[in-house]
Amino acid sequence: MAQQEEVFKKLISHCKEYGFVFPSSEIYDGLGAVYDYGQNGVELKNNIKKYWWDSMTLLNENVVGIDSAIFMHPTIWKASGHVDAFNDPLIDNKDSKKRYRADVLIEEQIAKYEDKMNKETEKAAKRFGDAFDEQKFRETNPRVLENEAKKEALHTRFAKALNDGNLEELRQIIIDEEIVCPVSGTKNWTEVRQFNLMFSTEMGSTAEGAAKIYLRPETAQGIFVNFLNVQKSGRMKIPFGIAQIGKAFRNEIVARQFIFRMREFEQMEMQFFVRPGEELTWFEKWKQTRMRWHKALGLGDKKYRFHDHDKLAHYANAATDIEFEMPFGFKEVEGIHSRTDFDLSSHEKFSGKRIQFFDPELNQSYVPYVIETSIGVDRMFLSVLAGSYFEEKLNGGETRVVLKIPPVLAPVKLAVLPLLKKDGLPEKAREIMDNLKFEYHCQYDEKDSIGKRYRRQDAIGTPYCITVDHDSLVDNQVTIRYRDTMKQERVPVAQLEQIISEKLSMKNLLKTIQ
RNA sequence: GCGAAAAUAGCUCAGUUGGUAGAGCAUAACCUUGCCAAGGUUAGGGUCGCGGGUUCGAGUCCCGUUUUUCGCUCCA
Repeated sequence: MAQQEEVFKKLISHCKEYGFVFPSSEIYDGLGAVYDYGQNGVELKNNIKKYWWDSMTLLNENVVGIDSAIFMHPTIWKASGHVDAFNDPLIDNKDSKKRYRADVLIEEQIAKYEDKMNKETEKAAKRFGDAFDEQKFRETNPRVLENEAKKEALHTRFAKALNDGNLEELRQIIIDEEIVCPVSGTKNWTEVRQFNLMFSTEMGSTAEGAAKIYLRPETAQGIFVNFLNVQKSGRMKIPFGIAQIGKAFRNEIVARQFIFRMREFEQMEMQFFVRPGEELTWFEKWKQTRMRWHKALGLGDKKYRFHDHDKLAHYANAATDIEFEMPFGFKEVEGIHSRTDFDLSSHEKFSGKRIQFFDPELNQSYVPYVIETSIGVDRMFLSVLAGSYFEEKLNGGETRVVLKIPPVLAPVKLAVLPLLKKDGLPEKAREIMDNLKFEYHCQYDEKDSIGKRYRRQDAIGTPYCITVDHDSLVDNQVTIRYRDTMKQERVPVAQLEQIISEKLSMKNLLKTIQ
């Protein structure tokens, strides 16, 4: 583990040193958990987005894209549940320094009363054997009744406090119930504090007239509120999907692990609308499709796994994560959720608009069910880099650092290198590059020894280096040097474009996952 | 937010009991070599994270603060 942490640190340094990721506002000491993408990072990120976008919108004729605004009507976040669910009341124990969710502590206390009642009942059942009347026992036994009353009273008080958002009352409940910290065993609690995970700002020019609006904490709602627009204008029939790539914002209490959890991040989400009752079949289908998409990149099948959720979110009836083996363990990269009709129904309620689909085959209207595939672009970016980063011992004894990024995703596709910067080699190299630069991101480099230039390209993951030597001027052939194997191949300049295009073809990659 | 550790050049780090900053790599220029980072000459780059305090004098000691990493916690 310690060794893996070292690798992670090196990866972070590498990202900065080679223009992939910079800390935000670095010359002003940085801004917590916000990062900027550099000249190579933005290319890799754009390529990841293109791979996803094409796999969604080209391979599926019933999936279309949109790009909705970050600002949305504030009621949307009430309908989605974010205003309630993104507000966690937290309390700290001063002795153990542990932090807990106040509502969870109280719920556990409620469960304790429940436990006591059950234990009392079990004991009695053993004692009385077959003659035991459980219902009657529960209704008459004083100890059961006492706990029942306590449970009910607590539950009522708790629900009211939650509903009123009364944080002091939550704390008072914890004190009155004599709830202790499981670690320190003490009742030395801090105040209960509310952490709103949504960023808010004001819309409107005057201070009095300004309305509080939120920066979206997920892109999905932009899709749901446009369901009718897309369905009608695109003449879409169930089943169909809407895809979107965009920024989302969460005011995380603890945002850490480099770009894995940021306050400003980018999502690639696709909401797939299906008939009620068919959602679990589609859930399974998208689960497999999404895993194929990941594995097609060739970073290693063993680095991926599913993680099915036991505890489901308030809207879901099935959920799984696709996890990738990061240097700090298997971590969620993508979530696939069966969101039922929660979102569309909720928007029906809050907006007062009918959000349904008339299914001509069934001859009836219904609120569609939704399968969501939601992937973090930044996490995907991190997984690609983590899976590509290698330190290889070479024969000479030295180490080369190489990013074996899948060629389709590589920020720079080709480096064109004259062996010498004289004798007309630079001119020949420029000529070759001028022919390829319209289609591929190329770099020209004539400084330092050829070996040094290869290493520089290895460090940013350039899959192919094209070297022009003296013979090239005579026979019109160049050397292709491959990043992963370091092998070289002599090819005619005239065939270069075709050879390269075959290797860098998005089409060929997409074909493998169809 | 709590606890621990760290912060000196783009990177990795040195800097003695307090006496006004160095190295290697990297970058740029010129020369040399020419297929896997290793030659020569030269140059640029640091108010030592920031702000106070102690002191004749602070990179070094003390306090505060910011950022990062790790643990707790949280994670739609």
